[in-house]
Amino acid sequence: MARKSGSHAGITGPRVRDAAERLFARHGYAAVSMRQIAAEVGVQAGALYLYTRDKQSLLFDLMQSHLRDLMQAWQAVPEGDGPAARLEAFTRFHIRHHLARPDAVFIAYMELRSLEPENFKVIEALRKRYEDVLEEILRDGAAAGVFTVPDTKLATMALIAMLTGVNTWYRDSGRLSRDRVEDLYCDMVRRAVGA
Amino acid sequence: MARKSGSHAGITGPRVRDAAERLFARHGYAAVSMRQIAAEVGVQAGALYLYTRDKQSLLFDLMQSHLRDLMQAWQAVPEGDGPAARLEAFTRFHIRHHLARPDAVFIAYMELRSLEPENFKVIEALRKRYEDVLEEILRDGAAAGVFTVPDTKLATMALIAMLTGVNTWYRDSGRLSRDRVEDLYCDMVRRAVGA
DNA sequence: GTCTATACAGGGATAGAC
DNA sequence: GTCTATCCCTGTATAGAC
Repeated sequence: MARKSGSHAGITGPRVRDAAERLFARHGYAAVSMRQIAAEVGVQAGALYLYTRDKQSLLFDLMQSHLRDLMQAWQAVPEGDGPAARLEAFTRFHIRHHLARPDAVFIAYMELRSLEPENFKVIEALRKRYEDVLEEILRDGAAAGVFTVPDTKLATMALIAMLTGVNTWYRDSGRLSRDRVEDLYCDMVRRAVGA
Repeated sequence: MARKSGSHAGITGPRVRDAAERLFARHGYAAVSMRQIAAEVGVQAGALYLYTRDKQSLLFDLMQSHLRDLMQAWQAVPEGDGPAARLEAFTRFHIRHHLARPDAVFIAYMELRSLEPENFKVIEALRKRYEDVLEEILRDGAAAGVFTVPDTKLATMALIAMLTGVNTWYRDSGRLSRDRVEDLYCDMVRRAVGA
């Protein structure tokens, strides 16, 4: 790597975040050093502190941005007509959104325990808001008699775990296309809630 | 903690493993130091090396034992009569076995990336054998026409993710008993495969 | 805005006394 | 079988030169 000359105001910050995201996802927060992140960006370790207060803030900011993006992206999805359509929209949205940002998703699920208590509370609240989206769909469907869901909270957790699990095994080089995966999961979800 | 006197041949080894399991599950492999493990056991850090070759072996042994236990425990479950009964037996077994050892399960899922490449291969092979158990049940059911499963590999991954997810939210102090959780998941699984 | 240099704590692992 | 002492490395973070 050649040494950098001149300034990079405005672009080094995002590059620090990108490098941290990639490295945290690959090796885990605790296993990654500030020196490694700096090397990835092409600066010295000390320079990172111009862009982040400390390592913990780097993790917290990544997780918070990810969850805010997630909620914002969901709100941009057109409202479906009725519980069944909304459930299908949610399923497709969840899979597509998560497959598109595997590193951020991985960190959000694996590094909760690396958050300091106050940061943890904030992230948990954001995650809860997203789970509530699905739970409301299931509750509406059950109330309308179109779903058979004896326990909406349990079903919410079960379905989210199932959907998020796609990230652990899906590979673009594999047998199935993303669209095909979406279709198959939609089938399973629909049947699981008795729609 | 009072200082220990005398020898503890035969019991310190298991205590080291137990302490490592608890700490790795709570804080993550990379975040836990040998000194912390030693403190938990009540010995000095150097003494740990009488019971393990190094920190990596400690992790590998924990994961390998867990997966061997899992396979052995499954083999002790009575064979069900037909795919539907076998699927229910698997569902109940998986939930019960996993809820009973949350730390080992957590480590097995979260610390794959902390394994050195050769150890990783061994663990992945063991995990694959367990997934094959479910896949075979689904394939048999599909072949017999009692399940509607367009893609058995995908369904296997989806169901295992769903079932293992129980560990992330279930609390004994919560609303639902373990038996009730098993019942509800059995319903969802049965419906998901169109049984 | 980035560098070098450095402070200081803590890491894994080993040697040798008891 | 466990201890103390230690080696050597790496960690985060800061200070001050350029």
